[in-house]
Amino acid sequence: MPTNLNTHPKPLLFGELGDLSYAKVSSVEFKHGKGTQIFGQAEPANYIYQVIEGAVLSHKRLSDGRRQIGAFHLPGDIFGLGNGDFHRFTAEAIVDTTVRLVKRQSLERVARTDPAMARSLLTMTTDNLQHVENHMLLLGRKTSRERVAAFLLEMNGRLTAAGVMALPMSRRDIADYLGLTLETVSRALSAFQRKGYLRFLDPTQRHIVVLNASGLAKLDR
Amino acid sequence: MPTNLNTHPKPLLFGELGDLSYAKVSSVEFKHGKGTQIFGQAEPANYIYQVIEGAVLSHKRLSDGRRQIGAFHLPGDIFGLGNGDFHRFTAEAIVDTTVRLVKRQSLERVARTDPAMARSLLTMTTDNLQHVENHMLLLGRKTSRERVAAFLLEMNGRLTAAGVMALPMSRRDIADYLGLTLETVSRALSAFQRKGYLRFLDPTQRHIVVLNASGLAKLDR
DNA sequence: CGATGACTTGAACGCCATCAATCGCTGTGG
DNA sequence: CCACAGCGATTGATGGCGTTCAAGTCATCG
Repeated sequence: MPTNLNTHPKPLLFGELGDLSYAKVSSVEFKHGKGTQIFGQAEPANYIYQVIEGAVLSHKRLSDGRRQIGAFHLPGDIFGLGNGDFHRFTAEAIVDTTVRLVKRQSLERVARTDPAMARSLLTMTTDNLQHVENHMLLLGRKTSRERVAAFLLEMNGRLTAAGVMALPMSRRDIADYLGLTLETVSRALSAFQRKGYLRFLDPTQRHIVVLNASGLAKLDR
Repeated sequence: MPTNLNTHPKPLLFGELGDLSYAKVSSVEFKHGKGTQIFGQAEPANYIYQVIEGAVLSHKRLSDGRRQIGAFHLPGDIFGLGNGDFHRFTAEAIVDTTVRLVKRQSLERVARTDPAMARSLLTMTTDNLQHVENHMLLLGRKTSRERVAAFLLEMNGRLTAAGVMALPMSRRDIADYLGLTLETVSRALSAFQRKGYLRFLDPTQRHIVVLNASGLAKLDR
């Protein structure tokens, strides 16, 4: 549901593709409203995306609705990559989000002759793989407290500004990322607050200050 | 613990690298005894590997010993790839195994100038990623029966000969792959046998005939 | 205000883990 | 050749962690 659009004549993927900003690929910006789908599982993968502002989640579903979120994408992150011809996840905007998109074909065209681009695509895919591998250990073997602690540490590093972590996602989203229920996530967060590991700043409980990161790290490992 | 070795002057990665067998990379074969380590987590990743004969598992551990197996590698499979400079898994031979190994640097050297090699590395990494992403859904959201059914279907496709699936790995290995305990795996297998979905052929219970694959598929989804 | 949605908290349940006993096969040594 | 130790697997009994069901609070928005 693009609501706005803004073409750029030149180079423009940041982050991992920053080094390649000279590359002859063009990009377009789109805005997606909160809760809207950016692409669906099994759809043709014509573009790859970069979050400019906002937040995105990628998930898979079982036929009865159970959901597993594979990753949260925050500003600077690239997603929709490493797909073959079809997306293997569904991507949704968690909040109003601006993404930049690049035609997959144009990247591949460049990569066919430019080993630096090919290398960059490989690096991004490998980073992706690394994250997912670590998440597999979490999902397969960690306890609920360990999972929530790991989540907090991950997000604390990724979206803390001025000491405050402003979570864009709901408890349900967190739960579906961690392979838990939202109640279990809520209980773990409350327990951490009681232990003095963190503090909620607002009544909606999405602004958190981590007071004892090493305590959380010990709970994780 | 290489016990034998056999150099090849020419090309030699099969499977995904089959197309590139002309590439100027040399390979060496090693044998690893059952249960021995091929490489360890956080070791420098000097080689990538291909299973010639036998079976290998890749795993991560938590500090207290809990283990998550990320993949089983069967003949033809390539592993130890997509690492940066260090391995992110420990790899062990499940049974006596012959692997072919290729210097990572030599592949990267070729990839720097040969986009086909770069593309091939990317394809292998992406295939890897796809497997791990599906496994994440299994670990995060499937029930024990669904997990074991999915495992049987995966292995049935990969290592069945003459209708018989000969599992090289123990119940504990299966459990650590599926995020369960060995007892739960054993109970699920027994239940499937009672339902007539499969049959054990030998007293060690590692030779299995799947009698009703679609029944298992329904249990999975 | 009343409705709705996000979050927390409590109570009870259930799936899977844990603990434990047993069986069968393998290999080893007396 | 047999006794026995060791390992892998199955099966049973019990328990606990996380889920499920449910109630209640608070904020937002019509």
